[in-house]
Parts: sequence; C-alpha cells; structure tokens
Amino acid sequence: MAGLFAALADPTRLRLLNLIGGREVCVCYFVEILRQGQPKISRHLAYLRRAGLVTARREGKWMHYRMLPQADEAAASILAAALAALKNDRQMEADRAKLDRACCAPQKLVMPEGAPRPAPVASLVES
Amino acid sequence: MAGLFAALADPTRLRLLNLIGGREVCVCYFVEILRQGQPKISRHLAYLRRAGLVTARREGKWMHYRMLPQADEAAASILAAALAALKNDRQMEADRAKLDRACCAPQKLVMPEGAPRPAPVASLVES
DNA sequence: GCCTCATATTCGCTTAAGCAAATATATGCC
DNA sequence: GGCATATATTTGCTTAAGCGAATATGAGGC
Repeated sequence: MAGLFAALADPTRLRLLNLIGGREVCVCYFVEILRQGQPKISRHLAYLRRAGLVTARREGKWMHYRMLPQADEAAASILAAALAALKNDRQMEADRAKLDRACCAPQKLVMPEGAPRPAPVASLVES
Repeated sequence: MAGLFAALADPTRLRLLNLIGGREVCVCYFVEILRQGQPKISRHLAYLRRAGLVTARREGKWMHYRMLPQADEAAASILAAALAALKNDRQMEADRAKLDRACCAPQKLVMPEGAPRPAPVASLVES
C-alpha cells in the first residue's frame, strides 16, 4: 500500500504514467516529450516495473511500455483515481497532446527514423 | 500532486489517516493504538498537517486531529480512494476496532485519566 | 565478426526521510 | 510561582532516493 504511493510520489513517474495510461508507448517518446536524460527516464520506468504498475514488451530495438492491470482492487481504484487526477493538470495535458501529435501527425515531433507509433491498449482504453 | 502521494507513502501515516478518517481523534489514542513512540507519532502528524491533509484543534492539554476537506477535487478523490483501500486491510481494521473500543467501551484500553473520547466529524462521516 | 542505435544498469555523489533520544512548549492544578 | 501531563520540536545519525556521467546489454544491419 505505502509502496504504491511511493511509486506515485515522483513528478517524473507521474508524467510517465500519464503518457502510458491507456496506450502502449515506446521509450523514445518519453525521452523526447519529457526532455529529460534517457538514463533518468529508464530508471523511473524500472521503478514502475518493480512496483508492478507497468510492464514492457520488446519489439526489435524498441521497448514498449503499458499499464499492468492491477490484481488488487484497492490498488486499481487508487491508480484510476491518480490517472483521472492527472487528466486536468496543465503539464500532463501538454504531454499527452505531444504524444497524440506524434501518433497522428508524426512529423511535428523529431523522432528516430522509423520509431514505432504509440498504439492503444485494448484492455485499458479509457472509459 | 506528487507531494500528496509522498504524504501517503508511509505506513505510519496511513495508519494515522485510517484512524482519523471520519472522526476527530486525540493524539493519546494514536500513541496507545499504534504502540509507537510519541515523538514519532507527532512528527508524522506534523507531516500530514504540512501536507494539508489534516488539521488540529487544541482542547486543554489534548490535541484533536481531524481530516481537512480537500479544496482540490483531484486530491479529494485520491484521498477517498486511499481511505477506502485501507478499509480492507487487516491491520487497519484492527486499529479501527481498538479505537471503537476506546470510544464505546472505554475501559478496555488504558487511557490517561479523563482522555477525551473520539467523536465523529459531521462533515466527514463515511457514506 | 564489427558497428550503430535504443535502452538498461552501475558508480559516485548529494539531498531528503525516518528514527530514537533528548529537550522544549503549552496547559492545568496546586 | 512550581510541578505534572500532553504534545511538539530539535539533534545527531543512518538509510534510501534521485541525479548525471559513464558504461553495459541487446537487437539489427553490414
């Protein structure tokens, strides 16, 4: 319980979760959108993995992160409340907008050649 | 946002919030129920105060703590989810049971002479 | 095999959190 | 005033978190 909150108690991790929420996202987008060093992003993603909040899938050179559905009902409701709370935050909105642009009008964001597009995750599409 | 989660990311603070949730509680009960040193309890209560989650009222020698209604809607929903999640936890249940016993059949718990009984807070009685 | 790119991990450091023990403040009673 | 009780804060310490820089791993292309 306390561990879950600790995982949420960092601005970088909240930004990552905000982007992952509902879709599967490649690490390269995190680096580009958050404009933070790659090791830092990777470290926080590892934290979220250890906390059981997200899981990763490798596709060639790229790693895709997505939410891990919570077995514990209490954890699920807290995560849902957290993600909902991020919806109205200025910076979080901006981050999501950038990701959307990368998804639907890709040339606006400078991405590595052939970077995979973020794709919705069926099991987590927002209500 | 991250600050709110940080406030919730400690077992002692979660136990305190679990006890405060909905009623006003005197510090002496925290010390007795959690069986932790008084300075430790006081430090965590100060943390929760600084985080804007609880507020205190002095009544003679005793300090009463209660939830502070959250102005921010997002914070309120997260807090509610957190408190709801604690409802099903073993230890949290046991803590609440001890407090109930102190409230309604007071002699079971050894309390300082004349310690004020915990009282429900009108604005926060659980649904 | 070697090279490159995407991502992960380690290292050394700094800062913050949590703790117990001691001390301080505030109130009530005499 | 002085003493006792309830609570808060400070001090000194230890441990963990976060960071950037450097290095390692793993995949694809030659």
